[in-house]
Amino acid sequence: MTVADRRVAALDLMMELVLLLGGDMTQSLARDGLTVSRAHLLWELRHRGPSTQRVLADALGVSARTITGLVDGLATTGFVTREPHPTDRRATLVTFTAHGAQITETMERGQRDLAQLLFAGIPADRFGHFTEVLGEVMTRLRAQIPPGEVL
Amino acid sequence: MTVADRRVAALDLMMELVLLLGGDMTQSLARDGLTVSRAHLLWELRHRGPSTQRVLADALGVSARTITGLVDGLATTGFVTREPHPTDRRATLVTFTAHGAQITETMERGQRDLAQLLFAGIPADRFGHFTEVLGEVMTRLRAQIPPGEVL
DNA sequence: TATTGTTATACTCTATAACTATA
DNA sequence: TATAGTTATAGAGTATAACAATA
Repeated sequence: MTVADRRVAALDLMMELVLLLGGDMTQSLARDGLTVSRAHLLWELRHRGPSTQRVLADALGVSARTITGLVDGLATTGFVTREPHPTDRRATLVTFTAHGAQITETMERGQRDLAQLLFAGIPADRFGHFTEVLGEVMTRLRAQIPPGEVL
Repeated sequence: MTVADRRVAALDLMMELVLLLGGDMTQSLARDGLTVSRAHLLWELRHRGPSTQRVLADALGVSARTITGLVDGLATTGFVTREPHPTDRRATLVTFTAHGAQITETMERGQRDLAQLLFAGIPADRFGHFTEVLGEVMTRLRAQIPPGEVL
């Protein structure tokens, strides 16, 4: 196998990772009544606190219209509420319900569990090399993406 | 940073990879008039040759109805045609047009270019460790996914 | 009877454009 | 004028269920 072939094989492996990790996430979220996009919104909310829809649109890199739909769905299913903005009457603050906050914590725990499952028992030096190369690859990939894309 | 934290950080990095690689792919495919799902279908066609829609549905892990829609789109935009199955009059054989075959080759070249971009210049031993750990992680992930899921 | 692919219906995510209420 | 969010409209991907043609 040539060097080029080994590189393509590594990319194939990363692509398979994308598919498997994506599929696994989709299914596990569906069990909680969530989609990937809605979970992404909850994730941002977790890290930012109550936020306007405009802020969420920029954070997720989607249109304002899309956020309206996502918040509609999350409000109907009881994960968030729309609260009036204290000073700007045009804006709403998307805010967790108790259920939404609890589910988000559960997601965070699930993430820790998955990380243990995937990496536990790998010798520290090998794990270190792995994350270093992965970091380098990510740096190259970020440089490749037209700036101002996909938060 | 604890060991557990480092593992979560590595998983975060892989999640970012999923997002960036996915976004990059989506955009580059859009320039060719394709979506991720349609490209996935072309990819299977490339590796299997002319196939029935039933076979494609199983390969992509989606319903027969979804394949009808994907083939409709690809036929309208001139990537594939539906040809009669030589022996089973219920079935159709999805087949590349010249344009479809050419675009698929272009995609394959693009994949090689991306692999070079991401991995070129990384010392062989580090690259080797990286793919070994990645392979181990993939093995664990595959074991985790309920069997008979996401080809 | 079983299988292939379609039509019918529905939900989610996405976008642009036009519009309302507010800044 | 500019901004926040909505309604209107449209396209894509996904699913299940009912149905036609064929095996």
